[in-house]
Amino acid sequence: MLFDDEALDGSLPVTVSVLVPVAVDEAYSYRVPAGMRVCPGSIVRVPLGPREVIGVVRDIEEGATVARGRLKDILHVYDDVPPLKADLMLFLDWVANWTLSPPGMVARMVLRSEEALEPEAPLPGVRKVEGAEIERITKARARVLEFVEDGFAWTKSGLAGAAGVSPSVVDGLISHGVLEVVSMPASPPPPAPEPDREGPSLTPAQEAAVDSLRAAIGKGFSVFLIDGVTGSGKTEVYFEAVAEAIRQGRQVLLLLPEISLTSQFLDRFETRFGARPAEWHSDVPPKKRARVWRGAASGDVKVVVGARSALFLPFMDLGLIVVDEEHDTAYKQEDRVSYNARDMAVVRGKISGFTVALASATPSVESQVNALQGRYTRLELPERASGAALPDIIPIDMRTEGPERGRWLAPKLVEALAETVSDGAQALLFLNRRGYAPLTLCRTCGHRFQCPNCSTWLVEHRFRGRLQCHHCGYSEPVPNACPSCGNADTLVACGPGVERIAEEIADILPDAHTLVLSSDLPGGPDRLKREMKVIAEGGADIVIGTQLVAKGHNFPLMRLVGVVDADLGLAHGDPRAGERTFQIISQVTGRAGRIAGQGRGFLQTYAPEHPVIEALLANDRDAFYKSEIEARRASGLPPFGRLAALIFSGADRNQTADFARAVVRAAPHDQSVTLLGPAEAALSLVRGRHRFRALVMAPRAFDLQAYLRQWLKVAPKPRASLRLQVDVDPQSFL
DNA sequence: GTACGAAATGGC
DNA sequence: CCATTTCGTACC
Repeated sequence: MLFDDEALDGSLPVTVSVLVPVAVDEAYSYRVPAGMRVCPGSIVRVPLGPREVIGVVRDIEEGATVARGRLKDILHVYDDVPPLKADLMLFLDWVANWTLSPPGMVARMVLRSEEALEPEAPLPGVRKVEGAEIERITKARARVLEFVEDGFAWTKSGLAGAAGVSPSVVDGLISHGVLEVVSMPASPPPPAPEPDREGPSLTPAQEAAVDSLRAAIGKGFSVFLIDGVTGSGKTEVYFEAVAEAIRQGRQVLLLLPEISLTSQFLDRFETRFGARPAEWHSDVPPKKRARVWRGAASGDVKVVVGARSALFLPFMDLGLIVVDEEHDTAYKQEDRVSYNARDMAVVRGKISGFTVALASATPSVESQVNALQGRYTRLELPERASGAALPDIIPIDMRTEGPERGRWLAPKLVEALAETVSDGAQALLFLNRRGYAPLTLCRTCGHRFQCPNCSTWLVEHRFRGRLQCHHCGYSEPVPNACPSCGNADTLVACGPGVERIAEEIADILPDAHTLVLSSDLPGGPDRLKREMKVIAEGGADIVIGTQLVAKGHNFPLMRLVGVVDADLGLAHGDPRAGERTFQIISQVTGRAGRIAGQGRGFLQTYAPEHPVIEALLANDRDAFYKSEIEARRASGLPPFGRLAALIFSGADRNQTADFARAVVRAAPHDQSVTLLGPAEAALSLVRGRHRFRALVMAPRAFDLQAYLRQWLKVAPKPRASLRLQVDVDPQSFL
């Protein structure tokens, strides 16, 4: 379907609509200059105002949609890369429509590697000049010549490295005319993963799951939910699905929530398939990114492992997407185009007609409901692949068997800790709160330290000697005297954070080697990686950590997990609080006893009768999902009803609130709208701007889309510095 | 998203 | 009063 200006009778110039990377609803029209050939999906460079941008041709236009005089010519077609395929174009439109984002901004997500559009520059290489002889031969020179004897070209540094000589030896041979500089074809296609290498032996449950997946791959659209307890070997199962897709000659995308997981993951992949997959995430340098992008487009790259943005790669023939840890909130992008990569992966599978496999030990309620309703096929892996039993979960009722005042660990837990450490095994204490104490107040006047920007308490970080706001990053030094009444030494820390638990451990088990893991650890991600390794090798007796310890890394020696405050996180008004709490505590207690022998998990709670805590204590996943689904159904919350939030930001808090109220008044069905101020929304300062959210509820997702679109039409125009942001991702709420 | 002119702030 | 920052708008 090609056309240029001769394609029509020549009287009218051909115009095409082009998606340009600006926040407008429509595509812009451009003229196709004589002799240029473009088709829908062509990647083009076009003038836009004073600059030049990269866009995608959406369609041919029948009549000009814009004044003839304003039409500009397309400057260039990138024809070294294939045009975006029709199914990807459909996907982009779908995503733009669903997220209420400008289509050009969605298209931009595909075009994020500018380098990829030009062919890779050929590398300078060296090759032996045929028949050339050198008069003065040295040992080093002889070694180099050995490698180039076969006449193949090498890179200069590659040759020097292989021969074990310095690059100057190679330079010397070039100047003597023995070697010549040639241009080498840049990077050959990466080695292909081998699907038929022998995999690990599988349990019967794994085998059954693999059979179902294999049977579906290559037979059109299907979605599977691989629902397996921690340690049940989900990875091995979906690796077999990957192998099947590769066997069928198709490409595979493996989505992971955390880039920190990839190095471990890539090793496992290499063990199974004998080659590394291509990587795609924000830390991959531009040249490598460009190679992956081109490889995906050409089909040379068979498997990509990536973060959520990999979903927008222009695969030539994608045959499977695996979304690992599908419940993970990292799949959701909040800024710019707000989307959930897990849901959009399903959409991409639906549009292009291939299999999507979601995997998790603690699937999201949405996915469980989709499985119950038959939209997804659930593959259950109820047992650990190693045969190890799941940990015993032991309740600690803090109302009757809690610690004395000023302590946070119950005697029962302390006893178990001491026992575990003296056995030479490791213990993990989980508390999802950074710092020393979440609230500081004055004993004399009752003054509470609050963030001047947000309406949250300042968290004391004793190690650093500062009071910090965990919302906006504001911080101040801990004062000696109360700023309100002026009395000295009257400030008291209320409640525990991980630092305070570490202090308590140092006091009661002074000989234990303790390590605190939290995301604000000084030293950054590298330090964190090292600490993880130290733990895995047994270099710590007790690990005290925030939610960081729930994810990824295996701690083979871990035998005991203590949850310091199981109720934390259930308190707030978030309708997903129960789900999040269940997921994180399951994942953390699942760390116990995978290898180190029968594990135990202790849950300190004030609310043992809360349905979430009850299900956790009974180690009964089904009970949790049953009660949660019932509760969601009763209140019309997702996935049964849909939520969206309109986010209002502006420099002035009162003005923002006024505007938000005006928009809510303009809404067609006011009974389904709630306006949340910064305090209630637990959000206030984002890049210096206050945010308000109006929550909208509707029974079905598409009602919500239509509703918001209508609403935005009738809403007053934002004045001055006010901005309106619509967030319609079904997973997103606060 | 970004570049531009217009308007508003701010220092001497 | 001019220099610098901030805001509002158009971009085909």
